Amino acid sequence: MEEHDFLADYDPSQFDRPSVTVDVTLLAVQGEQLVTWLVRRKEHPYRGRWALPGGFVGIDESLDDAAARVLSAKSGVSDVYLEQLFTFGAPNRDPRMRVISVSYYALVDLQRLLARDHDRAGVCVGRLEVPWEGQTGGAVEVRREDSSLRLAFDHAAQIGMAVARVRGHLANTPIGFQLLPSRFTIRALQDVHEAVLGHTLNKDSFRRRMLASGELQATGEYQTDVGHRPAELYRFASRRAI
Amino acid sequence: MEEHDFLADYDPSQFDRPSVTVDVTLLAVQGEQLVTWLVRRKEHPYRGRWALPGGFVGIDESLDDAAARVLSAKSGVSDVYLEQLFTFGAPNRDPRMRVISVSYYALVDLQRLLARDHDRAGVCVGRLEVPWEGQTGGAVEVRREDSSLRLAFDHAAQIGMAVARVRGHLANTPIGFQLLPSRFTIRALQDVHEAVLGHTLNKDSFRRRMLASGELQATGEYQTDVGHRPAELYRFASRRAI
DNA sequence: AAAATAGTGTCTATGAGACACTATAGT
DNA sequence: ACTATAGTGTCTCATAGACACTATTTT
Repeated sequence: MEEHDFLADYDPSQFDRPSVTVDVTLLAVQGEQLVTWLVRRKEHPYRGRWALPGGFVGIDESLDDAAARVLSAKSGVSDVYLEQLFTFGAPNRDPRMRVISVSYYALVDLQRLLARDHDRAGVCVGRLEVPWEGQTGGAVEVRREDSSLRLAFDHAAQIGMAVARVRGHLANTPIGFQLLPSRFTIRALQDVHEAVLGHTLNKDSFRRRMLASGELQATGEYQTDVGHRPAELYRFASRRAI
Repeated sequence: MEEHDFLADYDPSQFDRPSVTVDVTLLAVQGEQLVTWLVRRKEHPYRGRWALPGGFVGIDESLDDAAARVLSAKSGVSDVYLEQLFTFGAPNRDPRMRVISVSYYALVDLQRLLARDHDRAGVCVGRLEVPWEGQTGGAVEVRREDSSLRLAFDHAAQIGMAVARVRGHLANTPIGFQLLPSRFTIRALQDVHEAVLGHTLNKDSFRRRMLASGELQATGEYQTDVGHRPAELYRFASRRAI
């Protein structure tokens, strides 16, 4: 135990230090599908492949600040739900050098994301294909039109972990509204839940459960221009104004 | 966006790099209480205060390997349930320099831990007082006998997050047996659940739920030397031999 | 026999799914 | 009038809690 203790407590300035980055999985819902925001890598390694928005953590910058900065810089959105996910630190995950990546995920209403101007060639919205159920976890496939995108680093695993985490949160806490505009119908909320969970839900009990949760606040307003009875619009009771 | 992009992608070798450590919250159950393993700091900062076992991550070492090494060095136990929890990276969490700590938690049968020889003055088993319910989260208080222990760094918050995580896992997956010897009674398992969750459980439905889960395997053996009808001993169906 | 806990059977309350029915928009 | 979806009321089924009862050990 002596030697172990010695190594564990050794003066760190004598050790090589790893680089530390943040990567952000920005999730949104498009129709019935979960999508994520990807940027094309311009440099080696993995040049030309698709990657999560990411960047190095400043020496005096908190991890949360770094994630928000990187996300804003590479997607244009800020003031979104952002939560730390997991830290990926396999010694060879970056072939250049030791890089430890603190992975975050963010949720946004797709319309807020698409409202920004973007360099169309350098970014894309990829459709997630999740080959497992529940919170099993594992890598996901990302598709655009009919082709499967080749992702850089361990980003397919990071996105998979983000999906598993959001699925877990959805059962316990109301975060579905982070993927919707401020006013939405209960049906739209159900679509979001179904897209995230990857399976359909019972309409009646979903409605009852949401109304019973106390998180929804009726606005008295209704949909317009729909070819059927218009649904009432709700907002989240504890939602912050945007 | 140009300048942001530039900064985000800048060559990291030009930046100062943070040090990266792992800290491990080793949890066990003693009677009806959750306890954790602490070591006394011999050096500044926080000299003399109690701290989680921790140490620097080697430049070619995975995070999981570092956590297992540090835990083994400072507590003597290995082959325990060990899972990454959260990464703490506030810029001033260590007054010496920027240190980012990847926090882990581990679960162990207290008897396995106490079976080792330890430097009695430098380590202790602290009783956790959790001032919140459910998975709310937040810092915890750690007590020994009647005094509250002063913890180093953000370790009270790390332990709190470990408790919240274990509570969450307990609802979904059978990890309670990680805190028990290989053969145990259903009542002992319930005691573990109650210690972790911080509230009592219904005896009948706990029994039914555990038996229905399919995770328990009856051994046909029974307790001996108890002053009442002896309970049957079970083992976990998917438990690995230790 | 008394004390203490293990273990079983059954009733009840709660919440989800299923389904039938009414309501209200556009076409 | 027809179609599509919103929204309500009620029945059923599964699961947790409550409680009564029996079983088996030590003292």
